[in-house]
Amino acid sequence: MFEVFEAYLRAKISLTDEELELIRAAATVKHLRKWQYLAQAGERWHSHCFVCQGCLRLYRVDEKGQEHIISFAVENGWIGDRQSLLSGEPAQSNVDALEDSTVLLFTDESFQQLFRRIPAFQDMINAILARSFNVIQDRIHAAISYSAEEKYQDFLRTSPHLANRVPLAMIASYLGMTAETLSRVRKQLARK
Amino acid sequence: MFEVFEAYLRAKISLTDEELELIRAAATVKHLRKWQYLAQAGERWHSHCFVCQGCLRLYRVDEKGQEHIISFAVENGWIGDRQSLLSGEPAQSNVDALEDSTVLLFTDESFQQLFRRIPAFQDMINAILARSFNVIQDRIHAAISYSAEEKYQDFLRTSPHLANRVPLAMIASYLGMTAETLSRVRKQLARK
DNA sequence: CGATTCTTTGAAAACAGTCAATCTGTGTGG
DNA sequence: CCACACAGATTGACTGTTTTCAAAGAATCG
Repeated sequence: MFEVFEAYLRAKISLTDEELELIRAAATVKHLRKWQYLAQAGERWHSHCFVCQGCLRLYRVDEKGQEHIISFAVENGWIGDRQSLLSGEPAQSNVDALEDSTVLLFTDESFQQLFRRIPAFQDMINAILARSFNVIQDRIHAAISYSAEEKYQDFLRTSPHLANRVPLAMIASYLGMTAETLSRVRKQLARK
Repeated sequence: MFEVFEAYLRAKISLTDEELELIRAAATVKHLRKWQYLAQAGERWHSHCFVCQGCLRLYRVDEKGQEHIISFAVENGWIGDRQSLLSGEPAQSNVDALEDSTVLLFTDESFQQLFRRIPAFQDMINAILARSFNVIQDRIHAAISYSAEEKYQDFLRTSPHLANRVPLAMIASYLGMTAETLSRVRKQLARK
């Protein structure tokens, strides 16, 4: 399964065989079954997680017991509770698998070591962080600016690969509306 | 005005006088009057901007001409269109001053140079980026999970310094509701 | 003081949420 | 192979929240 990450790396930076080995040695492969937690709220989160295969979600549960999905990650995506990673505080979020999945885990320490030895790797990670910063900023814009219908259209535009892969109720949660509302929005759009 | 940034730096990392001079040399001080643009949608954005004094906002204007505020920045904050900075594409957002303000501008090139010469500076910036990533993630959670009243309470909790500094209509825009709704929410809360 | 901007209020309309029932498709066990 | 159970999706009626539009009241600045 490391090959997926290798291909991902090679597409972004050039590495010597030796450097690639360092990275491989730092990675832990983990298989997750559908619904299996990778992390639960209350625990500490120490890792960087790359998705080789499958689909995961990051979500929080509010006082009323409702789940709110912060983000999805599929193949070639990253996911995890940065908050907990950075602060050392227990995570507020849960991460679990929506399909049988395979992920690569890197402890934060091993990441820091890799950074020191392979500057290009650090540059890559920084670029990824910066890019995801933009994505998340677009998401805020969508959340505060759009109606339910517009939100769904924006979702279809930005995440077409998720629309038929993730249950409707979860997309609704991700967009901040109820499943019923999303179902009606969809019907509306189909009519057009 | 550089003193504000100097104090900010010294609180976070230790620097030699020489290093501090490098940073000072890279900075451009800019004074902005109330309502003055620092950046407009359509232009390219090349800089990193630190606020020494005053208050700025980052916002987008939608097709209907409505403004949606993505973020505020006051003293010791950073602001700018990362999207444009990173991609080189024209900015989708505007930045302007809500009060007479003073900011420090650093071109991205000079930032990269500083990174090479002062690793601690790069670490600091990376830490800031990571932290703001968390802030923005909390904001998403609030935007998709809370009712109008809850959003405002969350805002009071996370940004008490802004509540009496920024006009109500702008807070409403930031929270994704109309000024009328926020006014009513406030009245509701006052009653309690 | 007058002009302008910001905020509040009211009434009606649009929108989204809730609850309960039904429908659909999938997979399981008899 | 069928019947059944189950989860996910849809629909309807109703309720509650938020927006819209218009007007009136504060507050601020020259």
